[in-house]
Order: sequence, then structure tokens, then C-alpha cells
Amino acid sequence: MDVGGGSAPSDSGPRPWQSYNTVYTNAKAGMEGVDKEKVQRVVYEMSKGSKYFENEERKEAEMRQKVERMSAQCEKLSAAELSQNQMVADKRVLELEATRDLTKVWLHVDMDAFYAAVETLCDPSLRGKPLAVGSMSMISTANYEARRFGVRAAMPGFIACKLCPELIFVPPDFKKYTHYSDLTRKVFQTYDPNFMAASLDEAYLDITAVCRERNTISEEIAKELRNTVFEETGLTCSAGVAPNQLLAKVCSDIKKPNGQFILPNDRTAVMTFISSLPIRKIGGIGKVTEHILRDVFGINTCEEMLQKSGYICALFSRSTADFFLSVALGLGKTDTPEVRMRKSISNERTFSATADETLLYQKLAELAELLSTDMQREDLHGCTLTLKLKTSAFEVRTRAITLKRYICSSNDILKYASKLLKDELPVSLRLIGLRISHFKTERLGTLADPSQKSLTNFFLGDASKKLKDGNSSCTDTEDHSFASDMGTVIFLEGREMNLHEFGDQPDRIDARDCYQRNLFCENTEITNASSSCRIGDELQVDTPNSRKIDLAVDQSEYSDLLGTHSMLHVFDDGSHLDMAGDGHIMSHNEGNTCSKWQFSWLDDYKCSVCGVELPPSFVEERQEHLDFHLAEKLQREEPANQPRVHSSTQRTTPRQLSARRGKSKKHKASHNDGGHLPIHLFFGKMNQNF
DNA sequence: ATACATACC
DNA sequence: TACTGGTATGTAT
Ligand SMILES: Nc1ncnc2c1ncn2[C@H]1C[C@H](O)[C@@H](COP(=O)(O)OP(=O)(O)OP(=O)(O)O)O1
Ligand SMILES: [Mg+2]
Ligand SMILES: [Mg+2]
Repeated sequence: MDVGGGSAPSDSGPRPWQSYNTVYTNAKAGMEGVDKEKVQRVVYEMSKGSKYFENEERKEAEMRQKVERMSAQCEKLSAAELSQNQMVADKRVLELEATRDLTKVWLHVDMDAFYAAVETLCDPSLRGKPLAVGSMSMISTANYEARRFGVRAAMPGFIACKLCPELIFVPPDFKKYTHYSDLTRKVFQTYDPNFMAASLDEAYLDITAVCRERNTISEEIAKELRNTVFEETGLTCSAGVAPNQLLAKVCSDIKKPNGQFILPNDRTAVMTFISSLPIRKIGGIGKVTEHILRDVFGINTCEEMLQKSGYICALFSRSTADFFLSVALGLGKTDTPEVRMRKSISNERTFSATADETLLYQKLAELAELLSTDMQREDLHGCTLTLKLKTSAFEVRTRAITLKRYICSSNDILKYASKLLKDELPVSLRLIGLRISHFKTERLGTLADPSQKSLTNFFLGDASKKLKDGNSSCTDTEDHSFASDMGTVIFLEGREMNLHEFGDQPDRIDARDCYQRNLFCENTEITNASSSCRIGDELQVDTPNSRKIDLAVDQSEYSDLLGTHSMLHVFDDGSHLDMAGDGHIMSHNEGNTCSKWQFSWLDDYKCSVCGVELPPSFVEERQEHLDFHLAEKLQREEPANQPRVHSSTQRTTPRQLSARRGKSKKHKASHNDGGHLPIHLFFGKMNQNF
């Protein structure tokens, strides 16, 4: 791909194929001696004029527009803006550099031509011959013999046939691949019991301990591991060893197939390695990003990335800029990842394009059935359904709805999927897909993911301490390799809440949901789907460590402004939380780090209700109210010896305070011990928007 | 929350 | 004749 870099005309000239940028000529393993121009020409000839081709051209045009737009943005930057951004970038580089950890030894292992190798193992007569796993429509992978002809994954079979008439096709057989994958994982496990499988054919292993315990250098461990894998499976693999996961992955590709590359845990070695490395080799930088970085900034290598850090900070989001700067410094994840749970499950099918509605509904029903079966296998229930469509012109559309309840039956899936599809008709389609997400996170009173940390723990010191040490699986530093100074996310009934710890004011905490201002209101409804939660209700939370947190459902004093707007008061022995419907948290924790009420707004917090943005003055007013309120509250509470005080909310005006407290007490008094509903609060991975 | 785009195997 | 399928995540609104 990327032959002309935009210099060749798209519809005329002596070499029109040069403008058709396919991914197939990428420098992937095994493509070294390939006649790239020939591949490009054949692919172009076979594709030219097709609907697929037209769509690719449309996408390319969009990409060029994006490049244009960003180039213009670059031009527009004043010298002052630029130097300002350069300062930001330099500061960020220093901060990122400070997180460099060279104490771990990471190994990335990736099987060679995996599907094809398994097929060859099962049918030795295939050995030595060019082989593709897939069909005339699509190839999943090709062995190295076939790659010499330019045949590779994601290439349609009929084009591969033109490149390599001898090519043998074998249809995919996932049972085989999972079987052999399991065999390889048994081997991986002996080197790192917490190894992270990245796919059927690759994994990340922290071999720090093995190297230390056996007093063996990583090179020997890698050799031994690859030998064992071969003995156990008859399959070859390649390995990369480096101080972090990102670099290990790059390294495993270098000596492919059946080879290994070791990058020592030495800063100079890393910087030398990274400086000449084409950015496209880095996981996460694909065709589009490569183009943008090259055509907008003139960045081809990681070294150039560092030189253009000012521009990067000026034009990209914080998290993206951080990722690029991390890459430029050769940084990457060095921690053992937390238990990862699936976030979505989906099915999709391509068929010969049709606009026949009966036929389309029939396909939809089949998919709903399939999806439901897959969900039952893992006992999954989700509340967001996404319909995916691909028109006969290859244009992709998605339509989603989020339901108030969790679903899993094929009937329910089909019911809502049909509604989504109905609105799109008439349309000629070549693909339909269904996806379910936002899973129910709790089953039988226990958390699906045992590694989740409880909110109680967090505020009572356990997780809180770890957060400061930076060595917990849920700290902000762990995701820090790339995710900048993010805090942690709370999930409440499967919904994400951002939780931010201010770096310079460690006892300040602010949280809000990513999307909906009235998340708590929503969650209350969901949680109480069967028993209808009302204002004044109190609930009990079961946390993983068996602590109980009480939640009271409250209503804002501003409900006339905000509409019905519930909020939850959380209180626990010695610590209290007020969680407002707009996502703010106040914490009061006498026994630990917080010795007084804390409250915080984000500077750029935009307060909006029902889609209407409230003016900053509104926010400021509330801040004043709060200050007043807290002062008064502290005064009143200090002498009082109430065992558990319901805090008021930041929306409560001073004048209303006493009335409010009276109400709270009444709620407490009317507390009904029976029928506590479990709500689970737990920490999850950071979201970028903060 | 939704839609669309990008990336990876 | 024929250009995938499954999952995660980023960007923009
Ligand atoms: N685009 C794709 N579509 C469907 N399946 C794919 C695709 N790419 C890869 N796969 C499947 C088949 C591969 O054998 C398997 C592992 O992928 P990957 O490691 O990238 O390639 P590979 O193992 O076939 O060759 P190698 O690793 O030697 O380059 O995943
Ligand atoms: Mg592989
Ligand atoms: Mg792989």
C-alpha cells in the first residue's frame, strides 16, 4: 500500500493501480521478496469497477479530506500556540519518562501462520505447498509459501488465485484451532500462570520471575518455550522479549517465522531500537493513522514522532497524544493485566445482497437465535442492542437501542432488532449483524468479576492506599502507560462512572457518568425493576468483601428545575458519600484520609439537564451554596453525636437545609429492613473522556 | 447514548 | 461469481 502517497492520479496516468492503496502489500511477515508492484496491479485489476472498489475509493477520499483538514489546522497554529503546545509536550514527555519501568521482562509469543499450520499438521500432504485458509470470497491466513506470491490474510480468494494459481484452499475449522491453542496455552502457563492470551495464537508472558528464579537469561527462556511449544503441538512460533508489552509485540514479528528477537532492558537499547522503527509496526497504528502521521506531520519513524511532539499535543486528544508520545519513548504496559471481561457479543452474516424484506427479517431471526444461544452459553444478559447493516454499496450503518431491562432470549432480541430494522427499510443489504452490550454484572449476589474493587474499600483506605502507591490492579498508574493521569472508573450496575483523583489534592474525588447526567436515577430504576424504587427508599449494597453500604434514594431540591431527579445518599460506618444525580460525589471519611467534607467541580464541567446546558453562573451559585452548606453542616454535626448522619446534597440551599434533614431522618426511621436489593459498586478500567 | 471509524487477529 | 467475522476502542455529536 501507500505507493504513491497521493502523487498518482486516481483515474488516469500510466500506472492507475498505484493509487489503489490496498493493505496487501504491507510489510507483513513473509512478504519480503514479493513483487509488490505486481501484487498491487493484480489486486487493482481484479477490484476495479466493483462496488467494493467504489466504496474503498470513497473511504480513501474521506481519508484525504481528513489529512487536508488536519494540515490546515497545523498551518493555522500561531507561533505562540505552537510554543505553548511544545511546552505541554515537553512536560508530558518528562512525566511519561518518569513512568518508565525497566524491571520487567515481557515475552510476546505468536504462532506462525497459525490456521494454515494447524491444517498442515492435520493433513501433512499440504506441507510445502502454498495454502490458504478460507474460501474464494475471503482468506483468513496463508502459509509462508503462499505469502511469497503476495497472498495474505484479508485478501479475497479469487484474487489470491490470480496471484498464485497453485494455491490450495482449506475451509476454516475453529474447533481444531481452539484445540491447538489450548495446547500452546498449557505451555505458556508453565512460564507465567497469569499470562495474557491476546488471541487464539498469541499471548503475553511476564517472564521476570522465571528468569530470576532459574537464573536464566530471557533468550534461553524464549528458546526453551518455543521448543516446548513445538514438542507439544508440532507447530512453530516466534517470540519477542522486551521491557514492556508493546515492544515485545513488535519484537515477536521481527524474526518471523520460527525465530525470536530480544530487546534488552536498557534505556539506550530501547531508544536506539525505537528511533528507526516505522510507526506502522506499532500495534494500534494502522493504515489510516500511518497516513495521517506521515502526510500531515511528516512522521515515519518513532524518532520523528518525538520531534513533532508539539504538533501532536496541539492536534490530538490528550489520550491519543499520550499514546503517541509513549510510543515515541518506547513505553508500554508493564503490569499484569486485570481479569478482562467481555464487553459485547455479536454475530454477523454476509449474504448475496437483497432488498426482499421477508428475506431480511428471516436473516435477522436466524441471527437473533444464534446470538441468544451464544449468550446462554455464557449466561449473559445485556441491555443494549445494536443492529449492523452493510448496504449492497458496502456502506456500513449501525442502529442501537438501550433498554430498561436486560434481555437474552432470541424472542426479545428479535423483537427489538426488528424495530431497528423496520426504520431502515427499504434498503438493499449484503450483511446484517447483531450485537449485545452492557451486560448485567451481577449474578446470584456475587460479582461476575472477582477482581473488582469495592467502593467501600476504595474510600476506606485499602484501594485508596494502593491508588497512591500505584501498584494495584485498579490504580490510575496501571493504565497510565497510555492513559495519562486518569483516575478510576466506577461501574454501577454495569454503567461506567468516571472517578477522578486530583493529583495535587489527593483527598479530592470527583465522579460522574460518561453520558447521562441522571445515571443514578436510571440505575435506581433498573435495580428496582421488580419493586419500584421510590424517593426515600433505602437500599443495601453488598460489596465483595461483605461490607454493607446503605443507599437512600433522595430527590433534589432543584427538582423544579431539573425535573424528577433522584439521587442516592451513601453512608457507611464512619464514612459517607453523597452521590448526586449529576454524578458528583462528596465524601466524608473521618477515619482515613479525608478529615472533612470534600467537594469538587471539574473546571470544564458542563452542567446540562435534559439536553439543555446550564450557564456557568448556575454552577458557581451552587458552589457557594455548597460552601455555605458544608460550613453549617460541619458546625451542626460536630457537637451532635448522631451515629449516622444523612448528608444533604450540594443542591440543597442553606435555607432548605433543616427541612431536608428532617426528611432524611424520616426516611431513616421508615427504613424497611426487609427486601434490600443488592447493588454492586466496583471499579473498572479507565475511560478516556476525563 | 448513538453512530461511525479504526484496529487487531 | 466472489471482498469475512468477532471484539475492543477511538472520535464526533
Ligand atoms: N483478517 C483476518 N480475518 C480473519 N481471521 C484472521 C485475520 N487475520 C488473522 N486471522 C486469523 C488467522 C490467523 O492464522 C490467526 C492468527 O493471526 P496472525 O498471528 O496475525 O497471523 P498468522 O498466525 O496466520 O501468521 P503470522 O503470525 O506467522 O504472521 O488469526
Ligand atoms: Mg500468528
Ligand atoms: Mg497473532
